Amino acid sequence: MRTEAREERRKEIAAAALALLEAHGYAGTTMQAVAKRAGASMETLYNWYGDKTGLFRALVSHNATEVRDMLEAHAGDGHDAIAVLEDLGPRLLALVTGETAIALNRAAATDQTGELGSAIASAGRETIGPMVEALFRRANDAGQLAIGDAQEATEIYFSLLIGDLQVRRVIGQLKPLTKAQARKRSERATTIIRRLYGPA
Amino acid sequence: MRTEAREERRKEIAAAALALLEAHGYAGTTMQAVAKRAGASMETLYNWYGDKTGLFRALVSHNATEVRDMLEAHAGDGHDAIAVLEDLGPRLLALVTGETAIALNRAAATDQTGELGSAIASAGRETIGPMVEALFRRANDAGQLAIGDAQEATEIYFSLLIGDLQVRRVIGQLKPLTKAQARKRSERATTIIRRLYGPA
DNA sequence: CTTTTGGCGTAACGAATATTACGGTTGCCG
DNA sequence: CGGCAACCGTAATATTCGTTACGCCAAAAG
Repeated sequence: MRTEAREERRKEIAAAALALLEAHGYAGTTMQAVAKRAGASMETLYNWYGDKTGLFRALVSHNATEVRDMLEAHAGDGHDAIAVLEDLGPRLLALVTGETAIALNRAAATDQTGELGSAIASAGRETIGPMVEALFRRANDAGQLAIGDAQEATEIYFSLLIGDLQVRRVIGQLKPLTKAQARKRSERATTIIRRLYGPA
Repeated sequence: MRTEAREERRKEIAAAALALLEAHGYAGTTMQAVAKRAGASMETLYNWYGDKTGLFRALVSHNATEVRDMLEAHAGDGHDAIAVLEDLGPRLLALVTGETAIALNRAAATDQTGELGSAIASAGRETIGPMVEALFRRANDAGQLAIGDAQEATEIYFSLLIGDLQVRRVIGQLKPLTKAQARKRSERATTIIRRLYGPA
C-alpha cells in the first residue's frame, strides 16, 4: 500500500473509531465494530495499533494536532491581542465542550493507565496554554493590560472561560453549548479579565 | 433482619463498593468483589439494588447526602459571610477533588443512561450552589459586597475556585490537592471576588 | 510475468463478568 | 417450639469482547 493510501486509510479508521466512540463510549466501542465501519480487518487494526488502547491513543494525538493546527490558524498576529482573545474564546469553548473532545475525555476517564489522559493534557496544557499566555504577554507589552504574572492570568482566564463545563459535559449533564452561549461566556471571561488587569 | 441491622449492612455494602470503585474504577469493580468484600451475597445485592447501575446510583445519592450534611454543618451563620466563604472554600475543594468524588464522576462518565450524572449534579448544582448563593446574598445585605446577580456571582466563584481541576483529576492528570494548594486556590478566588464585587 | 507483501473478511479462542440459581443456615414471629 | 423469610457462600449460565488465526485476493516489487 502506498504511503499516501495508507495515510488515507489511517484517517478512515480514525474517523470510524471516533464516530463509534462518540455514539457508544469507550467500552461500547468494539474492535469488530471499528473494523467493520472502517472497512478494515482486525489484522490491520492490531498490526498498526497494537491493541485497543493503542488505537485510541493514536486517536487522541491525531485529534490534538488537528486542534492545534486549527487554533494556530486563528491565533492571529493582529495588533489587538484582546480582539484576538475575543475571537479565540468561543472557538476554544466549542472545541473543549464539543462531542469529540468530550468523548475522548470520557475514554480517558476509564483508562487506568493514564496514557489517554496524558495525550489530552499535552494538547491542552502544553499547546493551547502557551498560546494564550503569549497573547497576554503581547497585550501587556502593548499596554492594553497590566499583567504581572502571565501564567496566572492564563489560568484565571481558562477558569472563567471553561470552568466546570467539561466535567458537566463528561457526566452527561450539559448539552453542547449554542453559539450564543459560547459567545456570552467568552465575553464574560474577557470582561472580567479586563477589570482585573485593565490599565489604571 | 431488623431495620437497624439492615441500615448497618447498607453502609457496609456502600463502603465496600466505594473502596473498590476508588481502587479499580467502575468497569474494574465486579459484583462478586463487592459481595465478597461486604460479606454479602449476590442475591442480596440484586434484591436490594436491582442491578449494578442501581448499586452505584444508591452509592452516589448516599454520598451526596453525606456531603450536604458535612457542608451544612460548616455553612455557619456568623455575621461575616466572607469569613465563612474563606473557611468553606478549601473544604469544598477537598470534597470535589477528593478520591470519592472523582471516582463517582468517573463512573458517571461511563454511564450511558446519565442517571449517575444526574445524581451527582443534583448534589452540586442543587445543594451546594444555593448554599453559596445564600452566602453572597448575606454578604450583599451586610454591605460587605455589592452583588447585583447572586447567581452569576456564584457561578464565577465556582469557576475560579474549581475551574478545570475536576476534569484533570478525572482523566488522571492531577494528584489530589494538598491543603496548602487548596487554601491558596481558595484565597485567589475570594480575592478576585472581592475585587469584582467589593464595595466602592 | 512471477513473487511476495500487506490487507480483507470471517471465524475461532479464551477470559471475564453480569445475572440467576440453589442448598444450607440463622434469626425473627406467631 | 416450629415455620418461614431473608441471607450467605458458591456454583452455574450465557453473553460479550479482546485477541489471534486463516484462507483468499490485489497490488506493488523485481
